[in-house]
Amino acid sequence: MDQVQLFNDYLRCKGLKTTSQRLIILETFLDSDCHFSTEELYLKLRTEYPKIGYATVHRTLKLFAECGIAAERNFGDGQARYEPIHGEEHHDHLVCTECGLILEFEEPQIEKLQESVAAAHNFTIDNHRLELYGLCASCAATAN
Amino acid sequence: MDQVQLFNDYLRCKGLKTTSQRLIILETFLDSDCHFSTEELYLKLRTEYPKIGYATVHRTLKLFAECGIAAERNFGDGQARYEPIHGEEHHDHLVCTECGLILEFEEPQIEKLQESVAAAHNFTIDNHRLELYGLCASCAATAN
DNA sequence: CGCGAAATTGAAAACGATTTTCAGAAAAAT
DNA sequence: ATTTTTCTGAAAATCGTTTTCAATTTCGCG
Ligand SMILES: [Zn+2]
Ligand SMILES: [Zn+2]
Ligand SMILES: [Zn+2]
Ligand SMILES: [Zn+2]
Repeated sequence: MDQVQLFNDYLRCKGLKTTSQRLIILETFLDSDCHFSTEELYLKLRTEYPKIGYATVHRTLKLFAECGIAAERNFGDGQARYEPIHGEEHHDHLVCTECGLILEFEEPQIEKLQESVAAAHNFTIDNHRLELYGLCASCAATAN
Repeated sequence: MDQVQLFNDYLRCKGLKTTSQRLIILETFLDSDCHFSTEELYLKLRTEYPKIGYATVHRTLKLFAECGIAAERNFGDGQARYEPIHGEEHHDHLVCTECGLILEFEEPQIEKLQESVAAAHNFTIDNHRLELYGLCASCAATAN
């Protein structure tokens, strides 16, 4: 299903309202498919829509996460990030600690091993986070 | 090597001073081997040593992390946690989102797969975090 | 020992990201 | 159109963390 449709349905079923701000934020968020902090998205929006406030961006991103349009991430730089979920598979992240580059990966074998670890401890897993921090190829080259 | 010795050596080589507060905090930290937030350790210390301030606990935990006596963790509850490293192997965590129980595990196969993922993307890994969130056995039983 | 330079301490203030408040504006229901 | 409800944006509040600063403590040196 279309993301905008999905969002509108969510708003309706929760008794919330469709507003121009929410649609603008959604569009901008989906358009540039990356790992936005609230601040970053706010700044990007501000160039074209200076009237939209920070608080609205924040509240709207939370809404996206709530209705499954976005995933909240935290890469340890002290600010939450949100990325669009286009119905794709789950993925984990490689993060360059030098330049901030974020790569995504999927490793089914790791996912499977996580399950068996959880089972061995009688845990029921709801979700997990796996992040590999280090240097990307170009930062490693520059660093010598 | 003894942890206290290691700490004293670190202080000396950095031109820092050995103080009663630092030794008390270290002892308390090592004694109860768990994943302390600054607040938790501060409160625990306060019962026996009401004079020790929060800032000192905070600064001392940072020191521990610096010299390799402690590892800083973050389990997504909005506050940093520190756990003693007794020279053991690296481990990852299972976190119960209901009761806060934290279990530790090691899975060499996962570690190995992480390496190969990084290699495939030309990343050099410095460190990583893997946390599995869900319900522990007893919380799962209670929840029905 | 005691002195003095240098580091440490604790209370309070500053900080930065996030969240809430509130009065006016906008959207949906009637 | 009127009423009700939600939303918005600016500003304030919050929360964990970090810094400031004057008073205290440590420690090398005479
Ligand atoms: Zn995964
Ligand atoms: Zn991603
Ligand atoms: Zn690991
Ligand atoms: Zn641990």
